[in-house]
Amino acid sequence: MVESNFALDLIFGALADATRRDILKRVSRGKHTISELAEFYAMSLAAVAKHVSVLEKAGLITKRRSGKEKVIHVEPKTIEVAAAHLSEYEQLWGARFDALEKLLAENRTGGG
Amino acid sequence: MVESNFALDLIFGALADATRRDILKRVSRGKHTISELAEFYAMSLAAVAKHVSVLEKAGLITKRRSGKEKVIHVEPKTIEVAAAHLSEYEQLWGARFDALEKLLAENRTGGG
DNA sequence: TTATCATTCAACCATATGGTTGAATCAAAT
DNA sequence: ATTTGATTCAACCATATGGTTGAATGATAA
Repeated sequence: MVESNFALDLIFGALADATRRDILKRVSRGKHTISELAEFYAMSLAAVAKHVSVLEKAGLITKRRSGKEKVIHVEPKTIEVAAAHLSEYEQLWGARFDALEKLLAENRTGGG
Repeated sequence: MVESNFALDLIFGALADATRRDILKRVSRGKHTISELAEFYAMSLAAVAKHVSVLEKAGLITKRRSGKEKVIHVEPKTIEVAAAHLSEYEQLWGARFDALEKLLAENRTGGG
């Protein structure tokens, strides 16, 4: 019946745009205000503010007021939700190529 | 300057729809034809075919002709591209909460 | 209080997206 | 050669998305 999982719609939808991924990258490195962010892009401030709002609705970032400005923070938990979902596909497929699995195997057998 | 990275636009865009995520999940478990997949959803065959086409353009699945049918296969490498991208944000943020990092630390120190 | 800076809101526009139906193609079976 | 089954294509529709501009709001500084 396709459980709607609106959260994932918003998260992946937010990640589907290069400007928003770039904003998320900058914000992952450290806090920024909207107008600081806007300087990097060839579009209006309002357009950047909309992108930030999309990221916020997806739960990928939060805004905190600080004086006149609003400071954008990354919300790493939400990124992990998306990452966890992707690993579901890999688990279903039975791939388990990744380094984590390799290390787990090594740990189990005591190998190095 | 926001490197467009069209591939990621398509991958995350494809994942932003619940029907497509469900198709990807089913296909991750095993091969399916378009009309098999279509039985699960309350929409026309053509609509499902469009969703499959979006997944294909993103490189998340491939179609192979087999007689009259076309069989859909998952393309796990592409899922890993998306997963790797997500882990970039986490690395930028400096989080490294995950089990992989823990194990790496244990391996480095020889702990168990 | 007024001016200023940062952000948001509203209206608008063009294009993309997700769905429909009906016709067209492609491969196999009769 | 014709029929049947599976998929694709084309035209169409409604709504969402990504951008614009100009006005409104919020918070500080003068």
